[in-house]
Amino acid sequence: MFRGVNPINLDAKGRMAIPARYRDTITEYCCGQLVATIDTEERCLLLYPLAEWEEIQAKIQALSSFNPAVRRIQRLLIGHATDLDMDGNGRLLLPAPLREYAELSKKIVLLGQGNKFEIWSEDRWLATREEYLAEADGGAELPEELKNLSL
Amino acid sequence: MFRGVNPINLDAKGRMAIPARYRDTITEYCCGQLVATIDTEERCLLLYPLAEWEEIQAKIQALSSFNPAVRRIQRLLIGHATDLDMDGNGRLLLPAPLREYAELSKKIVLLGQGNKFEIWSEDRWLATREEYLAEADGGAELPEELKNLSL
DNA sequence: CAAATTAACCCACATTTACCCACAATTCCC
DNA sequence: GGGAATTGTGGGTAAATGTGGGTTAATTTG
Repeated sequence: MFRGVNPINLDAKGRMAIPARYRDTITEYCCGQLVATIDTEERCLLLYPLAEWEEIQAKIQALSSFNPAVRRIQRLLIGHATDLDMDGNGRLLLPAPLREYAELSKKIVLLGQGNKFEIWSEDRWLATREEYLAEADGGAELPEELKNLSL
Repeated sequence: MFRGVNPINLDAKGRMAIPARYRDTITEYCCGQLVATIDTEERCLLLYPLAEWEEIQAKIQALSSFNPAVRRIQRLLIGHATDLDMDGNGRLLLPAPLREYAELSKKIVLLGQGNKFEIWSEDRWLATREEYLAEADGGAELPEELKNLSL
């Protein structure tokens, strides 16, 4: 599915052009209908094809709303989820509240992550990446499957 | 599969010519479709035939994204993985973000590594090789399998 | 209800990329 | 050593992409 880094500029209206290489896939898979929400761990956005999102939302909703942690996730994820669709030029208008959450100004980065994308401000992405690179792959906290993965 | 060291020059557009001896193999095995990503330990790139990469991506994606170590690997590896295909002259255009990561300017080295290639800047490769050679083969930290390996 | 602001849609231009062709250099073979 | 074929290199051009803005429709606010 989706992968790769894409440096993108937001225009004055807060629109981002989806790189052309993803457009056909997005059009076929979900008729250009996407859902954006926030990442609860990092100050970045998540961008799902509509069908993918609906599966995830169904799973989240199925959880017990008496558990505070569940309630938190429900409010954050479902509460911020916004339907978006590509305009005739293959662009998305990112709503102001989401842009503010992720501190997106002009230079942003679109990161392919398999079934979804992540949207970062360029500065924040580069800083986070440096942190990740500085962390050694200390095998201690890695799951068993990952320790045995041969690249 | 792939082996050997190949000094290559990038041209002004950031393209690298795949040495002719690999071209037929690459064409047959994956129709010239390759995937480049970063190495998380060293400032170099990894270059996989498409099919090889997809197996790896599937394994990484299957892991829980609530584990921070997993999330880190997903962002670094899948996030940087970029589809490339050979042009009519057997060349690959390496995207700017990947070239910057590995500090590739003109002189680079393509290293055959079995199921994949590694791409290094020449300077960095020579320096790293010197470090490797300087390290004594103190057998202490070698895994059992390696101690019993007969060359 | 009117006015103003925001969002959606469309068109046009500038830039970049991908593709192609031609030449230079090297290697291989005779 | 000379010639031919293959490989490496460079760049030009057409097409596709990114970018900006203008106009109309819709929604909100006073």
